[in-house]
Amino acid sequence: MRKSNQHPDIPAPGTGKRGEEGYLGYLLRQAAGAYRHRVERSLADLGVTPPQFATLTMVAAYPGLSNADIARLAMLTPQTVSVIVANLERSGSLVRKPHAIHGRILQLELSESGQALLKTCRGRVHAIEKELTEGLSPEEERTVRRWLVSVATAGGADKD
Amino acid sequence: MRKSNQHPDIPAPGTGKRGEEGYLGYLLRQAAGAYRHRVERSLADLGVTPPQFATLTMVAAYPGLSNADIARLAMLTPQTVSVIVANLERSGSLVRKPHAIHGRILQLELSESGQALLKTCRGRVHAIEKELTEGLSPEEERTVRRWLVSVATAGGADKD
DNA sequence: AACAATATATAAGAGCTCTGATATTATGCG
DNA sequence: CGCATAATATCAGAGCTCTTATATATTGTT
Repeated sequence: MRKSNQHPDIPAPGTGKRGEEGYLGYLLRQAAGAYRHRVERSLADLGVTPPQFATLTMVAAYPGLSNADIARLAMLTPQTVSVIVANLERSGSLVRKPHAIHGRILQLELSESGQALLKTCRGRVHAIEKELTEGLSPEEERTVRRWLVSVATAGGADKD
Repeated sequence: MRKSNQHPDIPAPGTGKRGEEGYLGYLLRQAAGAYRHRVERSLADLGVTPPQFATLTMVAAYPGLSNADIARLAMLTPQTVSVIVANLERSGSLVRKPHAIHGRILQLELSESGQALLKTCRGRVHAIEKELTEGLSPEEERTVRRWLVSVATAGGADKD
């Protein structure tokens, strides 16, 4: 079977409703999915997922964060963060220590291996990040950044 | 506990690394997540998820699509689509019929209830879609659309 | 006709994300 | 002090998405 038994009339990616004429929400979902795919593959051999990378980055920037802190930062639910952190703790990249004052809070820190791992991940992700700005003028990049932030913070931005 | 036991120094959303100065990839992930949240909540009482809405929309546009067709359209794996379609079939919104010629292919169609459901979903999602363009000039919207498409189609765009 | 290659569908296992519910701890107020 | 409120953490269940693997069907080549 040389060719796929593809339905007639379906548009190629980047054309019609799949292109610049489509719904912005659809295009946003498509772009985010494609970007996630690329980061996923670039980190796959390290056993690190994009959410794990984001979590490692946050803990590195603010050591002592709690699960709840990360949930607020990442705009995720505490339950979701709990899963990610549990996997990172199991793999030995994160350590959890009880808070000195508040008995219930568990503070996060990167282990040594976690720090080394994050460093490796960073190099790869930064390379992909660069590609995102290719073909954009500084003026256009400002427009895109402003739009992304406005979408992220619209509608009350959940909590915080 | 009036206030959260929040870590000191964490930036507010929309500021610092969480704002226009942050990584584009981070901003993209944040924006897509926020948009998904809004659509999710707006469709929650109908028992429809964003991927289900996207699938219903595609089948409505091109009746007779197969699972594999949808996977190509949505840039997802056939396994992923299989889950979504199975849930839509179980809820009675989609019907699968064997292909007239190719015995293995199952073609999809919307049921009557599926058509009615899609109509309801559309109204709600279109309202959210409108908010996405607020504050954007036509020129800026063109820039954003072009960028989203370029991100979605970069790097070989998986297959197709 | 037989075989190889491709396409479709599906199952199993993992991670991410949500909602809902529960337990524990800390804070604020009467 | 004691109780209501709120914050943190966690469990259970659902859906989405991936990778890997398997079974079936179609097509092209020998």
